[in-house]
Amino acid sequence: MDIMENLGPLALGSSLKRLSDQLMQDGIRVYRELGIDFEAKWFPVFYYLRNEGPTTVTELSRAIGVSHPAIIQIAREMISANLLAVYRDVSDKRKRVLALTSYGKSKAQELEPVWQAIRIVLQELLNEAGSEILNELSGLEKALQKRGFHQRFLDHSGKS
Amino acid sequence: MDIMENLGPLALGSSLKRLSDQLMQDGIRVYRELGIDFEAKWFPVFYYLRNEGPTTVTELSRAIGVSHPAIIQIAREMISANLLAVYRDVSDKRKRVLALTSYGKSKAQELEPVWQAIRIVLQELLNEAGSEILNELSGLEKALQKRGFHQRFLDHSGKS
DNA sequence: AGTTATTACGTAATTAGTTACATATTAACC
DNA sequence: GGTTAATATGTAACTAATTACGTAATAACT
Repeated sequence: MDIMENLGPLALGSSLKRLSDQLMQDGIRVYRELGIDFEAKWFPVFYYLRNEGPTTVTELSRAIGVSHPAIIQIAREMISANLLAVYRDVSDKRKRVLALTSYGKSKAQELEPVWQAIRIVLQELLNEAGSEILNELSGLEKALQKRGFHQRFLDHSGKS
Repeated sequence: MDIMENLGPLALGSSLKRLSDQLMQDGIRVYRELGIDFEAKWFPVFYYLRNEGPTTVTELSRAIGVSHPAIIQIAREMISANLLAVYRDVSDKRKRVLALTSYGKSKAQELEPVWQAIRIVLQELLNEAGSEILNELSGLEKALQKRGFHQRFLDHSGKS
């Protein structure tokens, strides 16, 4: 009977936000309770660098889909935690390249089994709720890319 | 080939966040371009009050799923915009009841067709991407409610 | 009725991001 | 080669939320 549960499509935004916030909290809790000195929000940067090697700020920003000041801030924290080092690109002095330190690489090994457990839990949740969710979410992103919300809105509100 | 697209289940969080941020931006843009003096983030409070009538801070917080300081802040803005009025509950002086002003109610009438257009666009997007998304997302929330992420994680990482 | 616990609200500090703007370097073009 | 445009980074101010904490009012218990 809760009115907020009967929003239909209008509930999409809230629903996405609640779930995403929830998962982030869960991530934070996992690292905290395992006593691992790692912040959930570092994950995308860390994971990308581990898999792709040294990368510039802008390239990380583009790949991960957050603003470059966000990357700078996360990088600053990870540098304090000794996970990351920075150097200037020799051939283009504008660029600052971020790379895992050797300590960062060992941290990656420590984290791998945790990620694996998280993967399994998420997969279990996805199976329980409908295993097509990932595909459908990515379909949603693609649909938005093909014709953005704004364009669709105009098409529908414009007098035919 | 983008590494961030091949995270599998680990992509769930990022994917949810990107989409939710995107939709919020789209909402903001719609109101702005239509020249309507209304903020997208007011929607849940506004919509709830319009449908359910006067409601206390805590009840709104619970219904919408956001902290009570967030409600207070949003309410403050909506009061400045003349959409909301507050009064103390007579039988329980701790409670502050929020209610739409008559201007707020007329604003609701102005907004209804906009919401209708948004509903249609979202429904179209959902159909394009897999019309079960809403059900599956709510299934995901239910699954998490039934047995939280943390409990599931322990079950999987605990030595059998 | 008096003590204790709970609930409701408010404020302050913090968090995690954003946009807007400034500067340095490089690329493009004539 | 000099001027103009574009790119990469950095900083500042802002935004929208959170958690932590404090106080007033009510409820529960004896």
